[in-house]
Amino acid sequence: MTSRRRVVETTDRRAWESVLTHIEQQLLDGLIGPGDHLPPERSLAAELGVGRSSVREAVRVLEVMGLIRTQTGSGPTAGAIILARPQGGMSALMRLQVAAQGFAVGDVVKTRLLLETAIAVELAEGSPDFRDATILLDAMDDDALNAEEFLALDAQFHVSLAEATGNEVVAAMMAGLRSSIEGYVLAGVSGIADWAATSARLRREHRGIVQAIKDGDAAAAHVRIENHITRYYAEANPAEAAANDPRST
Amino acid sequence: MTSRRRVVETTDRRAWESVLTHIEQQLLDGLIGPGDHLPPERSLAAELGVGRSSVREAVRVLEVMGLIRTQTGSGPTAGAIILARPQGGMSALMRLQVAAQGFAVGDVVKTRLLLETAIAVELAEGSPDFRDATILLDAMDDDALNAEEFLALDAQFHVSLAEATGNEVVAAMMAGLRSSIEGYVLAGVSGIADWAATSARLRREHRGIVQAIKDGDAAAAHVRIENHITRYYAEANPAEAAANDPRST
DNA sequence: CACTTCTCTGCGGTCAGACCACATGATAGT
DNA sequence: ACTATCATGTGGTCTGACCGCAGAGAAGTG
Repeated sequence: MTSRRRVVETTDRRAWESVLTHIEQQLLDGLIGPGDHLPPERSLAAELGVGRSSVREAVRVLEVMGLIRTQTGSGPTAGAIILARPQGGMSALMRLQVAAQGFAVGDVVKTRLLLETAIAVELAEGSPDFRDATILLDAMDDDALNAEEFLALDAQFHVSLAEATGNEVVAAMMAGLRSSIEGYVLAGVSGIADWAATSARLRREHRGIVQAIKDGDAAAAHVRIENHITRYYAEANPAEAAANDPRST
Repeated sequence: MTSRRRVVETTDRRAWESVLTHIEQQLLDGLIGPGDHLPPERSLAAELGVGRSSVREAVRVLEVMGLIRTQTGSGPTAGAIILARPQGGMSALMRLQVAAQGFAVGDVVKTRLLLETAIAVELAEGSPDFRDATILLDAMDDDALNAEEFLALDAQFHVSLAEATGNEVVAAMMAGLRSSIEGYVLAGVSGIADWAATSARLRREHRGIVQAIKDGDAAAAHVRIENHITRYYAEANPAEAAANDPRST
């Protein structure tokens, strides 16, 4: 019986890889796309001549990568559906990489700085849509917010800047970078002596950044972003900021 | 009941999620780290009270994310080992996102441009190590190379620039961005009339970029990177370059 | 006829058990 | 002492089974 032969040597030594490759190819060929359902796991297994468990491993990868959403039950919303917008994949990847010490927190912060200043410069050269950012800035003016809530809005603000570029890749990266150091940011708050003063300063700086971009002053936007971020991290974590790169490379 | 409650709401509704969370927590707690082995799947399953298949789904995710390497057999090199350096995760993520049309190719190219110019500027402000880049540039001077080989070296060159920053996150992102559009780049070559002339120009531009960085001329480096990339994409894919942003947003 | 309730069915989620292939290390044979 | 063989542990995979869920359709009810 065992007709377990790979007719095509696609380097897919493992069954789940062939499933992943197959789905990727179907996507590239346009046979399936955002909004479509993946075939049921049992069908896919039968079709590809692999076990259902192998199919599940591939599906699981796609889910964590943020490509699909799975749901139990029946009906049009059930099953594995290809998502139209990326979500979570980058965050999950970066969070795990940071956890496994593959990415140093310092490098993540530096990358964020690099990306965000570039974003600010690009925005300053256009006429971006700041509606979301403005809403977030107004929300951050609420004095009833605690540090955690404030920082959540803060994170959204910075991501909204990335989104204002209209570039989903940049937005996803910013979201991923931010979420991967979320724990460190929150932990750093407790080390800040005068949170009220700090948050007030952050609010001012946010407005300043937006203003510089609106004015089309790329240089000012760049500098303000840089100061905004480096200043905060220095304040929230003086030790690491001084030690520069504490990686064990 | 050895459930680790973290500040984050874990909500692990599914078994494989709890496995992933458990491993992530062990990493964060420093109980395991780069170079260490994950427990055997069977042990992990027993320890966490889940089926081996659920453990495998989590392990598979970690593998595709580039956190671990698995190997069959026995001995010290067998099993699942936590990798010291990130590899592949970002590439896999971006390649799949592009395939699923979550990321538009145009956005990827723009992001690459954004990142790489920022990298060039940062490099120009320091005294980076260009040994790898130089080796690659010399290798590209070989006239016996075909387009595919040349572009492979080209890709490595650009990634080596990112690596020269000493920032692994940036390097991983560049590698991911690059690999996600690899297919498009290769496909574009066939549309280039005079490849010899184009490759000669690319070589010149590469040298020019490195020179600008060595001279500490950030502005020139920025401009040269921008021209280098936009010019090539315009040449390799006139249609899409003209259509600007073909996203389905 | 309109409405409610129940059952059927398909699908993801999970588990248990069984093999296979493989690489190592111990063991037996020369 | 050297070599061939086997035992062991590990990932990789398949099969078959069962659960819970949610929609769809049938059955019952007013």
